[in-house]
Amino acid sequence: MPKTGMEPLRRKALIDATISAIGARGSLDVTMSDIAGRAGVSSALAHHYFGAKEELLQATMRHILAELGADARAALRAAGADQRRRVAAVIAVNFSESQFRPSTIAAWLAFYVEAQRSPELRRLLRIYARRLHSNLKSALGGLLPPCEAELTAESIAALIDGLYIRRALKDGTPNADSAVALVEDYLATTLAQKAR
Amino acid sequence: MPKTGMEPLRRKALIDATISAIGARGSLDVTMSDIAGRAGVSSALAHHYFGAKEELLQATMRHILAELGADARAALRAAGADQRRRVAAVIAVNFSESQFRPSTIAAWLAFYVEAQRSPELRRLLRIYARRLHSNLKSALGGLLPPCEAELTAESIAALIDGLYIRRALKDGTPNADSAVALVEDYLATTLAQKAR
DNA sequence: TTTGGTTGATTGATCAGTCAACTAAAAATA
DNA sequence: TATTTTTAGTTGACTGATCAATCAACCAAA
Repeated sequence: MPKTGMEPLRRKALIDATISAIGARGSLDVTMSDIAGRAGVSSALAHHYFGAKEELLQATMRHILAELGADARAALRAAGADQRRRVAAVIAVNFSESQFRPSTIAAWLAFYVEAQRSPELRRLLRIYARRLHSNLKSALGGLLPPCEAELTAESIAALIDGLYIRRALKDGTPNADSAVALVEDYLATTLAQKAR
Repeated sequence: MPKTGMEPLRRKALIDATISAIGARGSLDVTMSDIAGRAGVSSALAHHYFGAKEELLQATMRHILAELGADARAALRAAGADQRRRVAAVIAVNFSESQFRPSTIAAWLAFYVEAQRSPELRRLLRIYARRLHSNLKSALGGLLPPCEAELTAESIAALIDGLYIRRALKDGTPNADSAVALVEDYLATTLAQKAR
């Protein structure tokens, strides 16, 4: 274990441990000791690097958001210029292997609740919501008239959030394929009915 | 204040106070003292009537579920035999004045999170999910082929949950009308496209 | 010998749950 | 009717456990 430049390693390990702890408990009601223990360090060290628990939680949310953003950009790049494929890419990213796993789903849900109390978390979640909406609307813009694109983007976003929350209620490994299929079916129906 | 038969009054007051406290905090992280204070009694009395905090929370969830169930039955009765109107009724109930208010929305969200830890709360939420699904599928059965009815029922249920979670993120009074309009638009599109 | 990394021990606050005691209404008894 | 007894309702004070946050000290590399 190198003694130099431990800070980024520890921060990353603590953030991963936070997601893992939230996943295990199913809520943000996790202790600093639990998190630190999962990262293999003492709780004092977690405080040393993050100051307060609240900041660690915010950093964790930021990390999840950043990963989702990076995945989305990569997927959009891979989808090219075809608008229909771009919509599919935006949808698929939210149910990809790296996002749609139990601990991440639990974290999303828990952060939604915590956002009621923490303005900073609410701000972060709003950024996510705006980005998702903007990605969807921009891709749908080429397929539907503006007003329909707006409504459809909102519907897809609500569907995604709804599938997350419902999946959290089920046991076992979440089935991403059926979730994607459901959203895709909605999209296909809407396009068939409303496409210009 | 009568000394006789206080128990049902106190239980009701404490359950109402629990919803109010959850609404104010935005999560289940409320103290027995806070709840009891809102009900105008001491925390010891809350323990006297409910034993443990967990039981009070369960009773509160049961109360919300019972109210929603009663509203749904009434709405279905009022809708009569017309299947299309029955679907609309099931949707509308979830966004009715008595259900779609900030404190109730916060409570739903918080209970979803807590359900990860509490088997009893998970059981209750599953009952709600099954009932909603069953109501939707039964009403849709007359309008769509069985397979489509199943998928559409799941989509509408996910849409409703998604709209709840998204509304929790916004400030101010939730706008039920636009939420209903969004679900109704989805339904109209689906029926137009897939109706037998 | 400085500096970054690390921890055990401690503190102070919070909170669920308990308990003994008090009140007043109702029921039983004289 | 008048008195005692029981019972339901209620609380303030307390306990024990938990946990975020702090701090003085320690270690090892540079």
